[in-house]
Amino acid sequence: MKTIGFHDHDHSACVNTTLRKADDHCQQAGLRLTPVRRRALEILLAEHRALGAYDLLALLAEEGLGAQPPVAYRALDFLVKAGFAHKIEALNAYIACTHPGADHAPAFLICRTCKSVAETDTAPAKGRLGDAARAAGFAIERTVIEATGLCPTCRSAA
Amino acid sequence: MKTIGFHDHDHSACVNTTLRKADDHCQQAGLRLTPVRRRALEILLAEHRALGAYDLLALLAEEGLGAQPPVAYRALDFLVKAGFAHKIEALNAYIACTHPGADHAPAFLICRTCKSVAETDTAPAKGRLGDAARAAGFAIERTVIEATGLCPTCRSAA
DNA sequence: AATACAGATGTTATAACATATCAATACTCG
DNA sequence: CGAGTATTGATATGTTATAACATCTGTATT
Repeated sequence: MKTIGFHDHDHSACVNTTLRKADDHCQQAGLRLTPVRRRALEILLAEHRALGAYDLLALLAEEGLGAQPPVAYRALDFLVKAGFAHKIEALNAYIACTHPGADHAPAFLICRTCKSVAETDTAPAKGRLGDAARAAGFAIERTVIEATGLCPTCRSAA
Repeated sequence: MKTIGFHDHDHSACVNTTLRKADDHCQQAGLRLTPVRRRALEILLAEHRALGAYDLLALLAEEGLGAQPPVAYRALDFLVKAGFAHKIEALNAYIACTHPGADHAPAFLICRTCKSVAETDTAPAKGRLGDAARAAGFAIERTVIEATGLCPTCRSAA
């Protein structure tokens, strides 16, 4: 249960490492990390925060990689399905996965003032929710676990 | 941890009971359960499923209780803030609370085929998520916990 | 009763998020 | 190569949500 996202770190390194991992994964899985998709992932990784589909679209458009909403949504759908990004439902926004490849049920800590988002692991929570689901005869396929509040930095500022 | 929502029951009774509770609560808290707000709550309770703001608006409009989006969103905001309804982030829809008044951190089981939604309690999950948050120095103010999958009925049908 | 205030509502317009559809192109596998 | 599938390009539209401002209503105060 490691929490990432509220600390400084070397972005360019983590971006490049993750991009290479994505390349490998797609290679092996027979998926195509096309220019738009790859650049979309690179942008999400570099921004290191939740971006709206239209925010991403604006950045892609600057580079001539597509100017219409479907371009952004298709790229995001691909990245989410491939496990390279997640949708933050509470924000209607998208963020790069901080530990792709791992088979995980992510949870998010969302700061309401600086909008930073940290991804944490929540297998235990899913287990508990799973108990409730089993009792009800409900078969869980996907979970959304998001906490809104104040990050350490914004807490100090307040 | 009782799960409600996947069983038949007497709607009109539970609607009326809950409406009366809402009347009382507003009385005591100095809130105004105005006609639009009360009718909105009644509709959510009677439908017993997640309604989009525009679905609710259409029903309200039929009765001359307002025809513009802000009417629905204001009523929903009031109900959510007062604890009589919840927003289901994964659906961008709203549902009446099944145990209002209780100080609770709700979780939802959402059937992807029949769209039914069951509310369950999740203090344990919040506790776990709370551990992760404490470790990160994050102060949780609100949690969104939603599971999508198949309800018992739709599982049998499949 | 008149005044002033806060909360609620009416109304218009627009912002923000997301998808349907169909044509064109590119990749890939027999 | 040629058939079939995946991806992209482009236009239009659908869906969800809020900004902004005018008006009304109830309550408290004078």
